[in-house]
Amino acid sequence: MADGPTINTIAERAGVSIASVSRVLNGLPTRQETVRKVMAAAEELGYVRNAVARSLKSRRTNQVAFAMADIGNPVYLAMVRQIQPVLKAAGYRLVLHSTDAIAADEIDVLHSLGERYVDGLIMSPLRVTGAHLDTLKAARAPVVIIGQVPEGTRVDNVRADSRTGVKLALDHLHALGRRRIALVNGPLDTVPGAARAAAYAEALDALGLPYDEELVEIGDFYRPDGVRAVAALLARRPDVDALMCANDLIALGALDVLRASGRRVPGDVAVVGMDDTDLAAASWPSLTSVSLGSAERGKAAAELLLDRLQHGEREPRLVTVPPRLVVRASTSGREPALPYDTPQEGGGR
Amino acid sequence: MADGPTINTIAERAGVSIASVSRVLNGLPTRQETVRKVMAAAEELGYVRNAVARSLKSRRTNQVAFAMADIGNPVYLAMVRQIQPVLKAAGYRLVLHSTDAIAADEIDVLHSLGERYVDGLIMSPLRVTGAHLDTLKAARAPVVIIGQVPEGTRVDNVRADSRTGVKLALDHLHALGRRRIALVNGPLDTVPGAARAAAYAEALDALGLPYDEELVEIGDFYRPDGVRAVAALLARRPDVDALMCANDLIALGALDVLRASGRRVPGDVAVVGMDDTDLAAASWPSLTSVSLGSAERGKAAAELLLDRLQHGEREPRLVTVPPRLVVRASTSGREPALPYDTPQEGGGR
DNA sequence: TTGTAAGCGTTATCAG
DNA sequence: CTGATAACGCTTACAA
Repeated sequence: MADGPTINTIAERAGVSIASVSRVLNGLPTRQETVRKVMAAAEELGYVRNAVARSLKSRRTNQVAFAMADIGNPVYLAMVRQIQPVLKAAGYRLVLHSTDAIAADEIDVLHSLGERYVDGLIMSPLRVTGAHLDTLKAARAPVVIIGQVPEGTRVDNVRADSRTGVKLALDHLHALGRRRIALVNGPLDTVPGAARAAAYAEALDALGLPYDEELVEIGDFYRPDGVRAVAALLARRPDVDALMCANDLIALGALDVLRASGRRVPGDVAVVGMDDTDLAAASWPSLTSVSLGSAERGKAAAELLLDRLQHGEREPRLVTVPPRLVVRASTSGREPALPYDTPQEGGGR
Repeated sequence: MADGPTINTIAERAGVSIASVSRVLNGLPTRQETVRKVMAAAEELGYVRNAVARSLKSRRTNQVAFAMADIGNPVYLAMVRQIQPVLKAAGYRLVLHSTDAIAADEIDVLHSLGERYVDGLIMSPLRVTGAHLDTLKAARAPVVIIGQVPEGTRVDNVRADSRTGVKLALDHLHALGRRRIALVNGPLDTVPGAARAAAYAEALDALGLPYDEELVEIGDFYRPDGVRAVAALLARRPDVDALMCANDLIALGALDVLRASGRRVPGDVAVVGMDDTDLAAASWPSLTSVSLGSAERGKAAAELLLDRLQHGEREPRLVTVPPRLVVRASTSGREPALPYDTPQEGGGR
């Protein structure tokens, strides 16, 4: 772990100036003989370019940050999995920030762009406050936001379409003959919670079904919350015949309760999850789920940022990723044949 | 995105030298009046310290890298989830590398430490070759290896104990009265694959059970491989009464096949997975699994690295994390009561 | 083609 | 207490 050699060390050793060393190292036109000497010296010394000094001069770090609420969340994980290879291919490193959905932390990250330790940022905030927008406007590096932002916000933006997603699910359930379709939602003061509530009402309306307050239950976005919410729902409306759950974890909790109450899925109650995480394919019965394209959103965000990094100023872009309904046994009653093609779920060595 | 202010900008504005600005910014003894002027100027200009210039001078980046095969793998994910907060609390940023288990990529990462863009590295290689060890020896920054390394390798090291882990599982199955316990393993040329094969033989021996080649099946570490392997196993030995699977994904595949073949779990065949990922709690029946402490290993690695970063040279340390058997329905037949306490599985908003 | 020297934004030394 | 000034390691005019 001795101090590494610098271009000075090489210059001495090769008997040339540091400028020549730099030129050779950067492939600029140089006399053959000099190239040879420099390369030899670099080789012998095990020289490696100092990225920090380079960055100071070039004003580029070749690093990009991704800030999300929690890396343990399968949705963000799916994003990271796509973002990483795109950046890597373009020669960028990925710096990860986990903000625990704390607004102050998110704003900190935006602010810290001023430190110039990254060339750009991809951020997926759970709520977007005025403070977010102010800091965003003053951000010292390009930012891509994944998620809803107020109309007119001048920023590259990637969105899911949970409105259409919920509609896909409700249409599917309706086509299966379900008429008492409940919504098991997360908190309404989050962007996704609010979006799903609105979409549910809208989709019901389009189907000509009445909106019934008793069929809506709200908890948090985790499995035990799903258990509680669905237990309450069943007590209130034992005749419910379908559950639209705001994410897969809630849906897993729903499956638990339905099983415990002796109901068959989908015979008595059909269940749809959301996000189409790995858990949906792992559960039994396997879970029909609305994919909001987390992977695609991650990829799109990375590409948007790279484009901005390469082309500088341009009009902000909006990419909306279409949702997709992945039908599995919790609504169709049919498990996939064996041996099936599971999508790569990530290894487990 | 205009060029940010530097200490020069502030110095001009405040009518002092850059040295004074630096002193104020670093809290060194300075006259009150000067402090005031500098702070005011910094405030007005929205000054933020340039991390790159700082690093060049201080020779510290406050960044640490974590290199793993694939962030999508739940095992590495569990590590990242622990590593991140430990580093964050100590003021370090996390740079993520995904090497796809390609040795050349891993060696690249080790080599790139010479670029000095991070202060240290945590690495979890799937196989450790001679080239790894050579590069490791010459590494220009502290490294912590998660996983087995040859005896005598002078490096901070964190290990799982899959030997004991397999033994825990087999003892459990034996206590339940199972006597024809199969091993569904991954490739033998990986470190975990080899370790599990050896541990299986050893544990059988300790129990006084014969080693039966027909009860061992090898595939890869994914769910479809589990499906294939267990189908072959059942065809050969329909009397098998327990499956020790080398990871949870394989075990999920096993559950699929058993279900399709009309066997009850655990009535006819008990199943144990390994790694205790989120999927184990999500499956039905829920999966008994051997936790190899991925989370703890991640945490230990981060702490080891931080200690080395703070205290410099010292003897390399070895931390071995004990395994833990998490008993669920696939062996006990009992699902947890509702509403249960699920460990935080990561959200899903 | 090559070397000298300036500068990227900080920190730190050393006189005043 | 403060201000010049020299690094940190690299890139890049500009001159030779």
